[in-house]
Amino acid sequence: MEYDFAASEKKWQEIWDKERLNEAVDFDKRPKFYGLIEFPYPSGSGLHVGHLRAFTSMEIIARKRRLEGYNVLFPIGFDAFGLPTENFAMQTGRHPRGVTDDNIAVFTRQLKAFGYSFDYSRTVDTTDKSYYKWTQWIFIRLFKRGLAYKSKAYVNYCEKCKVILANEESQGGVCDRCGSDVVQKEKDVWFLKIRDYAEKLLDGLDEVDFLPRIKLEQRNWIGRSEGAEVDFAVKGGVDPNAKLRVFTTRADTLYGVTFMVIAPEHPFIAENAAVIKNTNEIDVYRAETKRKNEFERTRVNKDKTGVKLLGVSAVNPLSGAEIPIFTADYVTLDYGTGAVMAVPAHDERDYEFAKKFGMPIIEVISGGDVSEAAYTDIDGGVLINSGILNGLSVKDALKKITAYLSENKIGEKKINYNMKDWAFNRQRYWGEPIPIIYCEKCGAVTVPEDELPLELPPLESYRQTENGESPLASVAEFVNCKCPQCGGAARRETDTMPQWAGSSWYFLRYIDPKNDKALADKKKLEYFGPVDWYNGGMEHVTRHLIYSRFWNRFLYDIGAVPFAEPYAKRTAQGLVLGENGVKMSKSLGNVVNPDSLIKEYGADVLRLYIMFMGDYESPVPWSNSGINGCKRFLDRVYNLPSVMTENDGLSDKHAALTHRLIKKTSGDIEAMKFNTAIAAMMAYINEIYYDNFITRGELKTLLLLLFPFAPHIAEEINEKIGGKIILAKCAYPVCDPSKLDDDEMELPVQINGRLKGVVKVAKDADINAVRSAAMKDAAINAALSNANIKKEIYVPKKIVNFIVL
RNA sequence: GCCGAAGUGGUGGAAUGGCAGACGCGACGGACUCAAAAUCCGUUACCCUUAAAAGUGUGCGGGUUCAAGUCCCGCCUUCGGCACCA
Repeated sequence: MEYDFAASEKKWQEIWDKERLNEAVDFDKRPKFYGLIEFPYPSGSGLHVGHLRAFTSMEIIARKRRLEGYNVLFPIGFDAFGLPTENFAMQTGRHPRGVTDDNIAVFTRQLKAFGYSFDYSRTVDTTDKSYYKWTQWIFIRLFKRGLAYKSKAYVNYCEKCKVILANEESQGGVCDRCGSDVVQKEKDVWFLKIRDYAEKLLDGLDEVDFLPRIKLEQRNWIGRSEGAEVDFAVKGGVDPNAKLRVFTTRADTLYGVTFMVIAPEHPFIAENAAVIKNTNEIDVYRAETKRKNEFERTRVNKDKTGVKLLGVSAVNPLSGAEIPIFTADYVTLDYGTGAVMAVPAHDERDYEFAKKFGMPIIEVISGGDVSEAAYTDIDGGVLINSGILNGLSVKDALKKITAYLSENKIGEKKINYNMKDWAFNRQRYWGEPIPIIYCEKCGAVTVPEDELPLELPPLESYRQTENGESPLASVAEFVNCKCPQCGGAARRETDTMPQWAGSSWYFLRYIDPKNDKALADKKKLEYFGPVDWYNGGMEHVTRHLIYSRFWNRFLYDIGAVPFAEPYAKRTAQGLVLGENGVKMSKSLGNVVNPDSLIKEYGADVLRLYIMFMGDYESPVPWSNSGINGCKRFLDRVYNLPSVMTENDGLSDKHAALTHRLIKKTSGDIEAMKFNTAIAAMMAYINEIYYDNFITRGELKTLLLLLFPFAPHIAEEINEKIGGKIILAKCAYPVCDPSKLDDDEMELPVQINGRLKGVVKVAKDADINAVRSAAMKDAAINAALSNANIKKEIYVPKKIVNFIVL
């Protein structure tokens, strides 16, 4: 009989739902397991097959954990603030609230159709005021701790989206959202001091089980470098005691400094305008720099440009040599001190600059040929021309000079990070209002916590104002308010938070989604937290994943959360590409629609196929024809009852086969090798079909192994064979290691390392038994009988190799 | 430029140093059918062959080992991340 997947899937979804099997229980005695997937942005186009790949993996793990006896928290929610919804609202004249609700409804319907075992009773929506109340609360706490500050700054700006972008949102110099070039614009910017957490974010990586490439990417992004700051006295400056401070990782090369370079924005230039003789020339250069965006400016291999400051110079604190000061755009104000000591002999950039501007090159480390290129190897040479450092290795010189600098108060040890503070405000409507009030007298004051949430007011237009302010700026009732401190007239901040705010703590809210006294109850956080296993995309490693670790560590520091690291384990899936092997996108017309696929094949086939397509962590092209293989497999499983025998245990013939299958499937799921787990089940039923029988016990075991992947059909077959308990309430099969091997096995036989045949021997046969078995094989006998066996290499259960002359 | 991952049949991909190509797709042959679809059975790396038996094969060149897709050295290519970070 044909399997009616549509009816069956609906039926079982209703049964699981009614029995509330997917809901996590607070403070339950079973061990807890918190499995998390990245909650989706509910876009108008519905689920993408990329979502399916990301969700199905954790779905399989969550279902397996329930069978294993865990109290599983596997929640779902929606990260719903953001530009696409706002743009859609603008185009259609609808309110983003309604658009968001519609999209969430579509997503929910699709997710349920796939039979995902999410705990829908804990669904969160970042745009719900009962949720963003706490997002605002966290901002206020950050502000009160001095971790949120406002300043004028040059920031990444997308002219198309008309919005500030964080560094994490403008990687490669293009806008994350629309792909257009990012420009530098001076704006009022709210920053979160994520840089203050750089060290904690690095240290935390040692405690967690993240994929190595994830840790590596985060470490690179944070970009820690150890070095020293060194003061250079200034000659001819306005202030005779003024010093220019540089950051360097190579203080050992101090004697090789032949000039200094400061960033074009460095305040030193303005402070000394009165004594610098070529201010005009410098102003022109600075104006040019400003026009360039960050990407152009910092592009490697770009020709070095710069201008020498006439009338001032610096003094090498060690050698006393007087050296010129340049300004050049290869030095930026936002890293280190915005000033660099140039050592052309041992730094490629300085070398290039020195060559172009005819500056002297002093070799201070032997081992290279500085007439040809900068010598930058730190393991090679020995210090020369370096006064007190002569004769030392680079490492020893670094140690000695660092100590010397602090003893003589001309410098100190210093650690720098590439990671910039997080630009946190957006001139947009559809985001959390920043709960800050500006008072003439009191300055920036936070909205009182008992007035939260600070709600988004209804709006007639979602367009920004003429001068690029947030749409909220045009709502007088919202803007004008009283200062909570002095009661005087004041105005509200009109910018909203970035898309990443709500997602930075949502995993905490799932634990206690309806709490109106706290972001989540401490006892519940202790019970369920931290997340045991978090799966998501590599694209979030230097965005969401670092932001949320930062917020969690902050909340830990203020005592709101009882664990420092939010995620014990993090894995990542590969992209799903279009059939043509390139990224799926609407414009390329290679997007796969889950709705039509589920109608044609049903949820189980799709769930299975999406996991079978290829290695989970690698990108894989979609293929419609490949789906049939999974459909055939499930059809074959569905027909197994026709060859079932009434034996509740395992047959002698299939015992080892079945235990091997349990081990393989279970282990592969834990290692996220879903493709081989499925392949093993396919191979198993191929054997079963060959033997043309399966016992009830064997079939039941197979169904339980299949259940996390294809739960509906597994339940249906279990019912068909008279299973009295639904699979969702059964226990996961356990492998008995003593039953993994058959008594006899096929042993490959090599002669001189070449395969000559396969012989059947007892699994614990000794070499004599193996040799005599091998001699019975005609081909092997022919090769061995007249030869002189020099050596026998026998690895039991693996291989035997006869070395002959 | 630096860091990381990966290169295996027509194709997606399997292989704790131990039978390379599991499992699937596709293709080919057969059964069933008036026919087709579906299903079932078989074949399917290359080369030489009627066949058997050899031989060659995991990006390229070396090496270690009884045995290398896997380990080591040197290259090439692709993908991902970072990038004038001082």
